[in-house]
Amino acid sequence: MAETLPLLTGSEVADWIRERIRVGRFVPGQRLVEVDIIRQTGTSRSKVREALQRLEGEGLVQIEEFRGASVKSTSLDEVRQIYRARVALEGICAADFARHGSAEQKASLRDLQAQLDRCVDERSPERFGRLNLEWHRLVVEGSGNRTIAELLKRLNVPIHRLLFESFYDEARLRRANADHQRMVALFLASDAEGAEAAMRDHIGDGFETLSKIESEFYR
Amino acid sequence: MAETLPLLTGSEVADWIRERIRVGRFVPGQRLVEVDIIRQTGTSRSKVREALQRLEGEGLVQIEEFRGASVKSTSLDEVRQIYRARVALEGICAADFARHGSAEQKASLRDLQAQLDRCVDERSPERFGRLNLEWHRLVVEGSGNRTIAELLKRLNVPIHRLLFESFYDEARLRRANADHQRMVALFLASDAEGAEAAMRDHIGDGFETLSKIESEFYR
DNA sequence: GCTGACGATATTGTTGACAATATTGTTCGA
DNA sequence: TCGAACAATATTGTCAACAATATCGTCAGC
Repeated sequence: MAETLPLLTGSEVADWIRERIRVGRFVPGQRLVEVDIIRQTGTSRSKVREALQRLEGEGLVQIEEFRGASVKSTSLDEVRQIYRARVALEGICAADFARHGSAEQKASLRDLQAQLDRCVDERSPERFGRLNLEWHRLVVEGSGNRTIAELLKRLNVPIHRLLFESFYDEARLRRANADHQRMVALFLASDAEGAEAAMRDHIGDGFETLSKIESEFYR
Repeated sequence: MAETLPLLTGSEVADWIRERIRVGRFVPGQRLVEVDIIRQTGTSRSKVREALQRLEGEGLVQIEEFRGASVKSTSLDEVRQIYRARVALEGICAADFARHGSAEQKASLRDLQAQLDRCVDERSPERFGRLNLEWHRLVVEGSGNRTIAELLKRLNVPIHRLLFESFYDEARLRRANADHQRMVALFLASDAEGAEAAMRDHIGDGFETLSKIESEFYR
């Protein structure tokens, strides 16, 4: 259980905390006491404080004077806003990927799609969720826009667990996979407008599904 | 000249530095020496360090070990990426504003447009630039998406000065104002698709103009 | 004059102690 | 039993001293 790795820089501590928030080990509202993090990471207090300030700058935690840092909780309305931003940003990335993506990038997306297709038959939503993240990451990377890639990485942290939950609904999983298949074809055909429209529908549909899920996630 | 206001919290120091970067008082590449900022703000060193770490989290400055913080410079390609993100995000905001914006918000945008029209006749590009910022801010605010508003606020900091430069070209200024007029009409008519398309063209055109400007801005 | 080594200075990184505040626990009276 | 005042503890905020590193200037040797 002793996972006290000797972490070094403050930004690595921030990575450590961010990852634990992402996977749900630190839940919204939970207080992040400096001493606890020092014990678990083995770093010094200044590093931990530096990390927490960074994370507040990213909007992941909130810091109240003399009360310290806590994981910022995400309301349903904020999730909606995040999805609206995703619709816009990933839509543009889809168009740019269709236009300027290299043949190699499009080929590896097609290969990944084949793996996703197998997940559907094998009914493994957990694995589908992981590959789904990778699928979207490939499109964004293929668009060649690292600025947008960074924005999306941050936007996705608070909704990371939600992204998996929706795929336990098999109908949603099959619908998402059909979207992916159609988009891969559009990318290969370099149909930018079609790809963008399909991506926007796809992500919009994702939020529709999520907003119907009963979840203790929202505060 | 002694503007050494007694600033208090670390995040206020971050605001102070960010504003100076935004208006070009701190230029890209410039080193931000802790002692200098202490002298100019009157705060302590820990506050300054906290502020710099926050700003690195926002991507505005870069910190190298034992070499300190410096204002991150922005390449032309990064500007292109920022504009691509703006096209996506402000486009969505335009659509949402047209759909869900209140009558009051649309009316105040119309009033602001009247002021912009006067700027065109009076040939005051500086004032046009300021009102232009306000115009775009109103649309984003009217969309009701604070998450996107935050993203855009950060995206705009590195290109703040550029936003003014393009309006010294009168043809561009007149074209931009015509775009604004057309969009105001579309907002008032609640034409979401039209407003989004117009906003995307408008911002895309803005980048086209910028990329032609000879500028010492890029590194 | 040029180059590399060396030392002086400037700047940043780290640590620990102390102050300020919040949180929790306890006691006492009604 | 309940609640208010107070004390004890825990936690965070601040600061200053010290260590580590980079930068700059100097000088010897060629």
